[in-house]
Amino acid sequence: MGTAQRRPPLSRERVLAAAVALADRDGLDALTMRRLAQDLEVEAMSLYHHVANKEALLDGVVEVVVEEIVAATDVAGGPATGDDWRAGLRARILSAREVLLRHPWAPRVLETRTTLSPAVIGYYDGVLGILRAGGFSYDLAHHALHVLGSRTLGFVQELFEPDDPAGADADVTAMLEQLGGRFPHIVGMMAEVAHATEGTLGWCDDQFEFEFALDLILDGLEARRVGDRPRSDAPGNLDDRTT
Amino acid sequence: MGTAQRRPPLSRERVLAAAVALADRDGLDALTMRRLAQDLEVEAMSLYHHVANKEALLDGVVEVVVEEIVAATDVAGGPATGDDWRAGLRARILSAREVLLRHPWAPRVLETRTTLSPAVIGYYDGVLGILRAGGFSYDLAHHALHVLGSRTLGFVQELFEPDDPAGADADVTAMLEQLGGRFPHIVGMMAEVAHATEGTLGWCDDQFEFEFALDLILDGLEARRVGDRPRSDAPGNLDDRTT
DNA sequence: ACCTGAACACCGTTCAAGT
DNA sequence: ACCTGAACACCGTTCAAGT
Repeated sequence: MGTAQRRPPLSRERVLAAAVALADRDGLDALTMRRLAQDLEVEAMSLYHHVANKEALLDGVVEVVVEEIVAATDVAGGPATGDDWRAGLRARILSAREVLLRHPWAPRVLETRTTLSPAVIGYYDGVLGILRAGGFSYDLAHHALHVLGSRTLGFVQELFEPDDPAGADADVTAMLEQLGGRFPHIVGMMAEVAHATEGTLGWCDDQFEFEFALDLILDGLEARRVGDRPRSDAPGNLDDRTT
Repeated sequence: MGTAQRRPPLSRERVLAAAVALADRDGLDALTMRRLAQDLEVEAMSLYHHVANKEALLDGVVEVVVEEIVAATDVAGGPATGDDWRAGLRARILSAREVLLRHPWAPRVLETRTTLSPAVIGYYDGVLGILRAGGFSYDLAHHALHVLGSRTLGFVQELFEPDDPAGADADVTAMLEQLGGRFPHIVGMMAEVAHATEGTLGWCDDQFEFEFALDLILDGLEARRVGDRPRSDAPGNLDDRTT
């Protein structure tokens, strides 16, 4: 029973969910306080009772997406992946990537955050756990996070990602032909690579390139892990070092 | 001689140079058409005679920065680096990085461009040239560009780069203590790594991490280059492949 | 407690008008 | 040809007022 209210009361959760849906549907530029309010059939100023301001809204939106990633990666990798750090980390990162492909605007928001949300800290703690279980020192694990960079969360910053791949193709092709011999190597590469990947959309198979890079990095980390000093859980002996 | 005019006539070059200077001085958010005009002692609408709109302004600003990178890398790497692709590429990328450290806002603008500027294409053509001279196939060189990602231009997208390192340190420390045992690996890592890097500002030595990652990637590329098929300049034999 | 309307300070940009 | 002032459509946000 209960009377069917057409507009349930606003809440932080409802605001954030609507914000994610709006960005998914119309893109990040469409995510303004005013349009978000419109979607929720409310005045813009009502939103300020649930989020402090737009930055806080974006912080919340990141939380929602990262929680989705955590949920997906817990299924994929399991909480503890035992000794096979490489397979465990690989699976976790690739499943994070699947989530982010559903929210293509999310990386751009992620990059602009200035404070770490607990969800993100928790995610990185899990990644560190996998590395530690695999025998990495904290020092090497720390470097590993830097090398992986945004790949840890399943994305890389694609320089000049075209809005529409087909159009960009035409653009680039026209530009290259026009510019003749000025860029011989680019022209050569495109002639060869475009031919080889005939059938896929655009010049690059993004999923293939992502995994190629990920595997190259994991190989490099494995090589350095082998030379790494054994796992030390006792912080005491650190004091022996001279500053 | 010549009368000293206080306000030289506007030009695209003067507009772009002022835009770079404004962003360097006051940050990217301060780079608005109105404030840029103010710096140039002109009305905002005058700018539209020299750049089509704000997107075109940002395109131009990227051009200026990339040209600065090209000038720096030509000195550092030389136009042709011969056989030692690894040292040549490494020097080029590190000198690109030096330029970008002077324009910390530039990566964020670079990322939002949707069209490739000739300056960027030219830069990548040079990088490809180094790889080709080092014996890379176009196919592997293409993968190499993807693996290097934004590192090619001297930067990586730092997730959650704090505005002021010291403040962020305090924030994180307080947060971790407050959250107690919830993130054991993060806490462990920070205890160990912070101790080891005592004396540097913040948790990470960014330059060290950049070079660590770069070298790991270059190692991986070298290993794959050795197994790569020899350089083929004849596109004819590609036709032998089945799609 | 939660929501609203009017208002403010700021954007990018158009347009007709000035020199 | 180059620059300008007023205006428009949009932001995020404050504030006093409503229920």
